[in-house]
Amino acid sequence: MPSRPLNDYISVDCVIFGYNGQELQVLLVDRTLTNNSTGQPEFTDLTLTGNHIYEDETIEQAAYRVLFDLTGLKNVFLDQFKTFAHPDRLKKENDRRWLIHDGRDPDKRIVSIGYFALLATQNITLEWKGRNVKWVPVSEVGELAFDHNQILEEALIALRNKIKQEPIGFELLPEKFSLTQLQNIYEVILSTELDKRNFRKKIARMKYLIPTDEKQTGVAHKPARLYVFSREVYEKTKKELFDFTV
Amino acid sequence: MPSRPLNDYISVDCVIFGYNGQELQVLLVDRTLTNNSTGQPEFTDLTLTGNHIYEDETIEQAAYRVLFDLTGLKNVFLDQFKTFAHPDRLKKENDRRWLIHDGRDPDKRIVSIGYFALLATQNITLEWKGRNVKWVPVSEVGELAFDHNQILEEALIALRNKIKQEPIGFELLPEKFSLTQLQNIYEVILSTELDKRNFRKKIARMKYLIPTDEKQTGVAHKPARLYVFSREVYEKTKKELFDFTV
DNA sequence: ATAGTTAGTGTTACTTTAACACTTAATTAA
DNA sequence: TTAATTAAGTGTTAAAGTAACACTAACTAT
Repeated sequence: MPSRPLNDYISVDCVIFGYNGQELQVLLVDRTLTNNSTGQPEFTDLTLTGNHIYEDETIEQAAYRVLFDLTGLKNVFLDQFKTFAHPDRLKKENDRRWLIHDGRDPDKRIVSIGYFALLATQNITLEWKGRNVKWVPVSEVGELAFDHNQILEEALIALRNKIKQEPIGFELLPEKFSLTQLQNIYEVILSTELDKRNFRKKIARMKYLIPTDEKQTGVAHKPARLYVFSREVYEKTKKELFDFTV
Repeated sequence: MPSRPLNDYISVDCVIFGYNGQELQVLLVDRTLTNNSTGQPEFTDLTLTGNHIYEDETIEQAAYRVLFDLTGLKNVFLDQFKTFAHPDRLKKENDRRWLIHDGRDPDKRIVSIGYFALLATQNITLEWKGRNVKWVPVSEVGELAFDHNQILEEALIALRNKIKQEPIGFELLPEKFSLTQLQNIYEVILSTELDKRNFRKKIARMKYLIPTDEKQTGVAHKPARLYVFSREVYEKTKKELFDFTV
């Protein structure tokens, strides 16, 4: 089990994206302080989730640990997208928000290795005891502490690039999902609208989306057929795509 | 100017790719030790180029500094592709190669932030005084020190992904280049063969490759027309490509 | 029963891709 | 000077993919 931090200066930050069937969300830690005498919040303060890397684990293991501690999930899509440094941290020494993180000296939190994770938010119960975490729609995220707005922005760029290249949309959905749900994922992430018939024709060419015999239940309209993603078929058929941009 | 290292544990490693008109190369540092009594090399040892991050610079500035110190070039294509850690470094304490790097304690060199750079190797004179650096064809790279084989492998993957999405091939060529040279870049990096006519038709659609009035000289065949890349036109026309993989 | 809602399905014009061979313009060798 | 050598440069066609477009089917709620 993890013991000592590898290094006080290095952490992983996880941009945990969730999808509730409507919109893309991100999991944030609320570090709002309440003034002891007035009972009013002294200031509100939100951050991404993150932690140190322990000396007996890889960076990736640290990122999975952060995820597991929060969600209890182990098989989550995770992608390292960029590493950030804060050489200008000294300029911020009067910014109170840099001084309370974890009670540690924030000056030491210099390098953060950014991961983004994808998960379906239904039937997830958040588990980080002693922390106040919540889902916030990406479109409604306000000012975050540290440079976390920048990290979130870069995570979104990485997510958009990734989804254009690999079929990762289903990672935001339950195991069985409808094609309309999948289409909505692409529309939300790429901020575009897609034609339903063309989308389904494209899917039909991909062999790794397998129709099941199940249908939606309890919906007040024609129930959609449910599909599953077959990683096995995907790995077999993904054969390098050699098209390129000159 | 850079002064103290930000942190002994963190470095940037630059995978510097070069193209000589024939094959893709990578710049390596030769740390071969010569035995004082016999005059024979005690062992050979190659690494990627890298250095610490200084406390008054960003990660990216550190990477540019490494590049500038070696090549004297400032406007080089540079892309941060992945960050690596070595939690298993203790297992390697009997491996001599981990003990001589820079004369520093190699145990401290734990996290390296990987960048890859692209440049044309003709008329580059290597400038890192006191270091023995050389170009090695990527296909002929043998065993490297530390985990540098892994870093190189990941850099190649990142380069292949990048060139499929953005026109960066010209970064490996002189300012003026022929279409055949550009095609060769794609063939070498993607390990494939491309049809000359189809390649040129694809280019014709892209407006940012501008023909000049100049031609090759001194070649024993029909001289090729030379082209330049227009970043200005590229930025105007790159408009999000919304095609995606389901 | 009917109103409301989302699922599911085909055709066509256009664009892109893939496969394929000969002529041109320079240098070098005879 | 002529011929040999080498890489540059160019067009057509069939197949596949993309984009644009509208109606019927199946379920729930009232």
